[in-house]
Amino acid sequence: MVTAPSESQRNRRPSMLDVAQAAGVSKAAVSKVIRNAYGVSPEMRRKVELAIETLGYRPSVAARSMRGASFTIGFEIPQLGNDFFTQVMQGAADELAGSGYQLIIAPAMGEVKGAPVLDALVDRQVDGFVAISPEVEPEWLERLGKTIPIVLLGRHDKSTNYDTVTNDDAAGARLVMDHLIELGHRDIAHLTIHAYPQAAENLVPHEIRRRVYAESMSRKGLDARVTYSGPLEPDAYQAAFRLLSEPNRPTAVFAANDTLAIGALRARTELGLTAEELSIVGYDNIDLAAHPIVSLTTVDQFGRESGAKAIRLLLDRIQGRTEARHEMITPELRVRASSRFATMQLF
Amino acid sequence: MVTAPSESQRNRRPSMLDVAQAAGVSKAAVSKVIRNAYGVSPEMRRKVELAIETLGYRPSVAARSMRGASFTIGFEIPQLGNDFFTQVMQGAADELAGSGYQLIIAPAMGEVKGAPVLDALVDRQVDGFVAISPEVEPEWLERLGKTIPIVLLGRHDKSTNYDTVTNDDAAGARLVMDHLIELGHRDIAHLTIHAYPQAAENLVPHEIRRRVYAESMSRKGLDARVTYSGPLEPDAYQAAFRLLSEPNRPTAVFAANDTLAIGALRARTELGLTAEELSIVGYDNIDLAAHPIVSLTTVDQFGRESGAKAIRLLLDRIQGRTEARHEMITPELRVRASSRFATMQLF
DNA sequence: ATGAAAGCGCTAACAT
DNA sequence: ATGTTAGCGCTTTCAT
Repeated sequence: MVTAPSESQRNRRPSMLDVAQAAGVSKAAVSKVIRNAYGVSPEMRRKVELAIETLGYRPSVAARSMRGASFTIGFEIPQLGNDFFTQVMQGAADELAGSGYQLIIAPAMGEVKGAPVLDALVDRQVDGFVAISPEVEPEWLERLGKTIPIVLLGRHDKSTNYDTVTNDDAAGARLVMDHLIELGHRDIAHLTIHAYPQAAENLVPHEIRRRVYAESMSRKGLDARVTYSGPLEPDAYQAAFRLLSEPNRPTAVFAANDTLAIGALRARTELGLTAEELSIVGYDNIDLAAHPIVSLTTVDQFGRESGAKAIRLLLDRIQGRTEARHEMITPELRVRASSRFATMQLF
Repeated sequence: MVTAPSESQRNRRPSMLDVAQAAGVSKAAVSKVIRNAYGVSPEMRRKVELAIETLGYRPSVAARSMRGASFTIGFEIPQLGNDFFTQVMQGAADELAGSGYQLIIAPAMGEVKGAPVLDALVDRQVDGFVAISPEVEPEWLERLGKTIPIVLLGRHDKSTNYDTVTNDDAAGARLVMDHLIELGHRDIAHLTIHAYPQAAENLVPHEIRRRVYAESMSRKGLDARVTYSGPLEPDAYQAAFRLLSEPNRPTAVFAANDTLAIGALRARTELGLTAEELSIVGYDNIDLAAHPIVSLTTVDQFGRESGAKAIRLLLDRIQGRTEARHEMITPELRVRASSRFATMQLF
């Protein structure tokens, strides 16, 4: 599979030694100039900078980070193409701009999720990382957190070795359910993604939303209907299509995130149904939700802000903080055209 | 700005030496086991693997890449949140899955675009990178290409030191214009992003599309109307809103990419116009374009395929190929509901 | 203010 | 089959 790359007749990049020789000084001197360290004469600085310039020298991060920092921040996302994650990354990238740190994003590739990517990031000497990994085990993270600064997004565990930024998923889900019930809906289905094997312990956003859904339903004496699908829009479309094709289709769908809601919207449209016949509510408030052709009722969980907050916590930790911090963001309902009053039931 | 991270009381990761000592062997032996190199007895392998396991040892990529490869592929994107780029990344990520290489994505952050990020990638010892950087100068890339394998997406220059994967933008734009003219449109506006200062030399996709637009118009004796906006959907929305609010609004808009087209669609919807009154055609065929609530006529330029192809070329180059390869993808028109016959003109 | 030299964690060439 | 050793490019004492 992996074959060693041929370094054949490639031009070698100039090293610090090359610069030192070109400037007629020592490596240590060059290093000091680069790091703005104490004790360099203007004359020395001039010479060295000239040599750097003419040789087009750039320090090797790999070599540097063997001693100190790499000034690289990792960001793991479970999936490419989820607009909410994109929002979070935008917030992170903006927050990091001009900080001197470089952001690198590592998508969990293929079937392998979570931990391997985080390892890969750590192996690459990032100074810390932000992750959206509901699937990794807390114990594993606790251990890793002793080694490197970590901020986890969307996890409700109260860790001691890493920070978390979460959204109050229970409150958000309640906003949705209250909204739908107020609109008179009684047959509300929940569309969510397959549960992770180890998600049992109440820590994962989708799991919390599902539970609140179930509780809200049973409290009103209504029957819960949960439909599971894959995480992508086409998956949700198919699942929703099947659900809505059933003879006793629900009058409302609470989709556990906006990507799923968009899939449900496609199914609704293709089946010739309107918001009057089927309300759809999502979760995330992706940018597209506010688009008038979509106009999706959803829960705003402030993705950009979360991303920015995560970066701030991480930089803090990199600066030396060791006690864990756990920030919770309060979500808000955005009512739009995709949810309507329940129409007359025929029974 | 940048302060050195405190390495305070962090746990050090075990090094190869730790493993060697724990197993009672030499570092070289450990290295050989890790790399599956020739000459390790089953007994040795067992001991070493046990030590690795119990210590939780992971090799440092930084140290490794100082000698050989880092098995890391970089992917630069100019912008977070453009669905077409996401498509390309998905193609790349899928192609790379299981190859032993880790993909890291570096978004061009803040106002600084292009080159600095590529430098950052190279500094981090990637074994090669794919970039979507219309803004960097070819000469600069030619020089860098001598140092490291590079594949550029969407650039039409015939480089000798890096590969390119492009879409036939001229053909694609012609598909759009022919389509709109066939539908009877005569007042067609073009919505595109601000030209880059150095984009003059015909190499950049949007520039090519704009030129074909202008040529098509003048060939038919029609007046060209080009509106420029920023790259994001809200930018396009605003620009389109102004354009469509003019007394003599066009009957069709050719948006230079789908993100812009979605913005135009928002403006059209908010102004209460329908496809009958204003046709909109995009470029890219992002997934959303096929959604029935959007149903955007657009040009499919096979993003996932491009991403996959770029990775294949890159891995090739990493294996040793040195002659440049330039692959061109032929785009296809996808006619959907956003474009209609031009309605009666009042003049 | 400047430089020599040790060492970071690894690989690879060379012994044994 | 296994170990020794010399770097890779940098930072960091410690001399000068």
